[in-house]
Amino acid sequence: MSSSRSDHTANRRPLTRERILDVAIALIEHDGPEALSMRRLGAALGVEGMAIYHHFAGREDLLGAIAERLLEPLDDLEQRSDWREDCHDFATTLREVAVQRPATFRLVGMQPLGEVLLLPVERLLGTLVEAGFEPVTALAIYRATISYARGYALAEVTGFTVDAAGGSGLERLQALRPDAFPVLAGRAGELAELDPDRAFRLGLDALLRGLEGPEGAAR
Amino acid sequence: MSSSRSDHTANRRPLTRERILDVAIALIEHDGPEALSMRRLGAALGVEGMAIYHHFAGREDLLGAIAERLLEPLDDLEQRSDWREDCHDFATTLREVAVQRPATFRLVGMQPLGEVLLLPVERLLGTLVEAGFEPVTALAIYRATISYARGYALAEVTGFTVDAAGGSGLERLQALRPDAFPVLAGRAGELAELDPDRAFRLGLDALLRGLEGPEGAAR
DNA sequence: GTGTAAATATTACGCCGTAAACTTCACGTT
DNA sequence: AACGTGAAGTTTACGGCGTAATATTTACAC
Repeated sequence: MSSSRSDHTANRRPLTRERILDVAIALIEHDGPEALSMRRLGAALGVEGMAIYHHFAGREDLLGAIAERLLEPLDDLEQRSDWREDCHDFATTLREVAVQRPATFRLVGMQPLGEVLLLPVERLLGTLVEAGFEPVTALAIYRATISYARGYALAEVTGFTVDAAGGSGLERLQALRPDAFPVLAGRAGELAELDPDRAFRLGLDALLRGLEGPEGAAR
Repeated sequence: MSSSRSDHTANRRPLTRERILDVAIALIEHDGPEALSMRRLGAALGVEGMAIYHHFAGREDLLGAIAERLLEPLDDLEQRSDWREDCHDFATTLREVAVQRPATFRLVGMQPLGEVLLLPVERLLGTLVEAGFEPVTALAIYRATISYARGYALAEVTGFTVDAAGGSGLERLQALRPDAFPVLAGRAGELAELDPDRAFRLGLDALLRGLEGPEGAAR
């Protein structure tokens, strides 16, 4: 009897916030964002769903922690010499995170960044203020940068209107009446060749180029 | 007896896709995005939840139709003389829709635009191609515009890290250790004065200014 | 060993989306 | 006027959800 009992006790690594988060992210990426339920996550951990509540206050708390974990790379950004480069790195890293874990980003990508990772925000604002921007202007630039990056990443992980991956999306467009949709339907093939990396950089570069520098040009 | 029976039959306006959508949006704005369930929507319509299935195939279909309804103003955009102005109008209208119905936008704002409103997309692409852009470049410019606008709008309706509305958000920031967060905590008061309208325009103008025009400058 | 606190399991409740079967009603045909 | 028909709404039912409350097990200090 002792051998059968050990099934759900011994030889089972104990639950940890970290392990829960890793398994949760793996589960989401494997089965989709809607597959994350307390019970199914518990099952993936070899445990009953309620056991998770000893490590997280509830589903909301769990989602917040998942977001935190996912966005950790933003904590490791190094300061560069130019504020535009810092904005560029911030935006690019945010999108990379999304592309690497698209299902997870779909699930948690709308949470306010400030409730999840305040430090990277503070650092970027600090860079901008040091570069000579008024704090209020620095905040506006930060918002513009993160809005573009997150908006692009969300669109990418939920599926572009015209998806470079082609597949059913392209066929759906080509099935439209070409007289009503001369570009979307008539040029669908060309459109599908747009590289998502290139498009992201094009918009980001335009945004940063278009932003005016601080008034007192020197430090 | 005929009088009591009439309660759930006569004198009750019949269900319509249109009426369901209007009541759904009102319900969402009044009670929050998580309040939209088939049963509660039915109750708000004076009907059992299952009745809705005679007008929509299911929850997904309903959400799609809500998005369509919400984004209808994008259909009414007039063509302007300059492609930058068209992009500007598109982005601004998208954000206005979000600001006017923030809870609804939170619920449906991540759906791919092309599955909901293809016409405005086609028109904007058409404008850009007419202005001399290659279709592929037109698509990149469209993506950049909508990514920024939607990303900004989503951030706005889910709550900025630093919220101009002040309230608990500002207090939360001021409670941070000012040595660790010199800008976010130390300048929280100044930051809270950033007008969301102004910040949106600042980023949008920068983005459009930074985009290069079509190679052959003339038509 | 035994007591104690933490981790996990069990049970239960109300809400969710929706499939299926049933009832009611409006209306065109005869 | 009677009736068939199809659409609209209701009722019932099922499995899954988040989580509160309670019970059980485990690991460890003494």
